[in-house]
Formats: sequence, C-alpha cells, structure tokens
Amino acid sequence: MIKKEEIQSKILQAAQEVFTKYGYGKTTMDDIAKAMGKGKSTIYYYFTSKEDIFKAVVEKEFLLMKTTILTEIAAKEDPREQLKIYVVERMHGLKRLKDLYHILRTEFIAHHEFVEQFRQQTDQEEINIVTGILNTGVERNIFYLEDTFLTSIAIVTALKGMEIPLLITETDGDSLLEQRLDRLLDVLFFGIIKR
Amino acid sequence: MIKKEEIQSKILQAAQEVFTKYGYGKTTMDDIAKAMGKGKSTIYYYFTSKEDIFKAVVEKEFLLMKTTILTEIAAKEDPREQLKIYVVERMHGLKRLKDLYHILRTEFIAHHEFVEQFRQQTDQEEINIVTGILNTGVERNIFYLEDTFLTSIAIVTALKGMEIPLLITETDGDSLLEQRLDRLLDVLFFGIIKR
DNA sequence: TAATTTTGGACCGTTTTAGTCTAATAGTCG
DNA sequence: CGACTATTAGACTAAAACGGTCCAAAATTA
Repeated sequence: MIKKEEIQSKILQAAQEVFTKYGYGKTTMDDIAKAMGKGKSTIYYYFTSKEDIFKAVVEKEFLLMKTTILTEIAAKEDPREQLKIYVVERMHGLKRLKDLYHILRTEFIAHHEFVEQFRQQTDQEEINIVTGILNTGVERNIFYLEDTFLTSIAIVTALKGMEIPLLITETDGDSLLEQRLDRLLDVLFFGIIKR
Repeated sequence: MIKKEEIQSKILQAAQEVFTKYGYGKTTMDDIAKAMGKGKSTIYYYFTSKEDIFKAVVEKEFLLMKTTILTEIAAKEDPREQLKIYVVERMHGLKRLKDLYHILRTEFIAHHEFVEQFRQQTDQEEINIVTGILNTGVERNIFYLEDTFLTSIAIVTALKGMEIPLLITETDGDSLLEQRLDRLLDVLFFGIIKR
C-alpha cells in the first residue's frame, strides 16, 4: 500500500511536465498518460478529472515551496537571517513555478473560485510565516515594529507584486546574491524594519 | 496591390509564432487567425491549408538565412573571411530556427516527400555557396584543394551533423567568437584547407 | 457607382477529446 | 494454491474541437 502515493506522485510529475510544456488547454489526458507510460484508466483511478489533476499539481508545488521555506527557516536562529531566507526561497520558488503561475493567471482564471481561494490561502500562510519571524524579532529586541501583522502583509504583498525573480540569475555566486539581497531588503523594508 | 504580400507575411509571422510555441499538431487554424487578429477566411484566402502555411514558414525562414549569408559574404573579399562568415551565420541561423527544425524532424516527418526534398534542396544550395567560396580561394592561390565540390559537401555535412550552435553563446564577445571560430575551422578543416 | 478584393463568422463532416466501462492482469494474504 | 482486491489496457461514447467551406457584408479600388 506504500506504492499508492508513489504512483499518484508519478502522475502529478508527468502532468506537471506536459502542463508546463503545452499549457492547460492544449494538454490532453492521453498526453499525461503517455508521459508517464501508462494508460488513461490509471489516471482516472486516482483522479477524477483533468481539472482535479491540475489543482493537485499546483497545490503540491506550493506545498513544497512552503515546507522548503519552513525547513530552511527552522535551521536559522537570527530573525534577520530567517527573513532573508524567506525572500530568497520565495523568489526561487516563483521562478521555478513561473509556468504554473502563468497558466493560473491566463487559462485557469475561468475557475475563479479555485484561483481566488488558493490565492487567499497561500497569502494567509505566507503572512503567518512572516508574522512569526517578525514576532520573534520583536521579542528579542532585534526588530522594532509597531504592528508585525500589518508589516507582514506589506512584505508579502511587495514580494508578490514585484517581478523579483528577474533580479537573481542562476549564475550568481553566493556572495553576489548576499549583497543583492541585503540591498534589496534595505530598499524594500527601510523604515519599516530597523536593525 | 502592394499590401497583398504584407498580409501574407503577417500570416506567416503569426503562424511561425504559434507553431514554435505549440508545435505543429497542437496549433489550430484559429490559433493562427487569433494571433494575427483576423478571421480564418483571411488565412484561407491566401493559403490553401495548414500544411501549406507551415511549408511556407519553413521556406521563408531558410530563404532568409540563405540571403543573409549571401549578403554578408558579398561584403567580404577574402575567401577565408567568407568561409568564416558562412559558418557563423549558419550557426546563428540554426539556433534561431531550432524550433522549426525540431518540428520538421519530429512532427512533420510524416510528410517525408516535403522534408526530404527540402533537405536536399537546401543542402544543394549551401554546397553551391561553399563551392563558390572555395573556387575563388583556389583561383587566387589561397586554398590548395584537389576537389572543391567534395570539400564543400564535407563542410556542409559537418556543420549539419554537429550541434554547433551550442558552441557559441549569445554573451560571447566578438573577440572570443573570433578565437573560437578560428579554432573550430582548424579542427573542422585541418588537412582539407591549407592556408 | 459599379466592380472587385477582403473579411467575419456560421456552418459542415470528420477527428479528437474527456471521461466511462469492462474484462483481463498483477499483487496480496491466509 | 486460491480467493480476493488493486490496478491496468484499451474499446467505447457523447460532446467538443478541428480543418476547411461558404456566403453575405464590408472595405477598397476604379
């Protein structure tokens, strides 16, 4: 019974591959089936519809991004470092999920109920993460903030609205990345977070 | 009556856009029509079928590559320079037309008669270009060759067979490009062309 | 204005699509 | 092994999308 999730994961992997390749409308169920080397009935044994699969792909990827962020954050002590990691991982995640995002914004927008609910949910989760970091910082007298919740909303919204992934290239060395991030954080949050 | 070719060119441009985006099988005539902002009948007024349009796109692009090469070559005197230009432009052309090439090799291969005939024709034209360059070089005692025709075939075939576009990146400066090309020509044609 | 070119979009027969059904196979466990 | 369940391929269906046609209207030209 351990295989069940393995196969499900394989389907999602194959689906993500063809979705990002063809877009939502242009991919057929047979495309997905072929990409994973199995028949269509295998897919329908685990999922109820194409829509269902796409939603699962999106949720899987964003869950992965969230857990990655949380794990990395947990490994750091200093809230300043934690905030930096949140920004870095958020940017890398956005870059990796660019195609899925694009489908959500353009093709899948017809399913507004899902898109809207998903957006709200992920926003809420991210705000919670950042609020947690900020609260710790305030407790330890590292950040001096009047309202950590409102500040979190500002940070999350700022990161969403800006095409920040473009600022960081894959060939950037670590040191360059560090410099840019420090500058970025200064620009973004100067006056909100004083250190 | 001058507009006629303009519209035809617009159709081909839109078609190329969606063909390289979706591939041959996944693009619909409505996709093309939508991409150029006109109805389907406009397309069928100028072209007879989807197949017809794709062939026209391919032929247009390869004609462009050919005339570009010929123009650049005509601007140079030294056959060594001309040969170098041929290699450079051929590489850049291949890189730009990567998607079309891929469709030809994978999806359009069912129309073997067209693909094969087109391949032979373009090969022939390229061999003629290179033969012209080599002949001039021999006449001026710059190249010492026994058979310019066979040498041309060797050069054209070598360029086709190798994934040469990968050797040159867009960020290469001119001097680096020059160095690499000299090295490449040495490796490719050492023993065939002595200077 | 009259003739001609160009266009949108309804339309048609055919193919492809998402999704269903079934019968066969693979895997599990006593 | 043998009874049971989980998994699978692929035939099938109704609906949608497809390439391509057609024609009346609009735009252009003369």
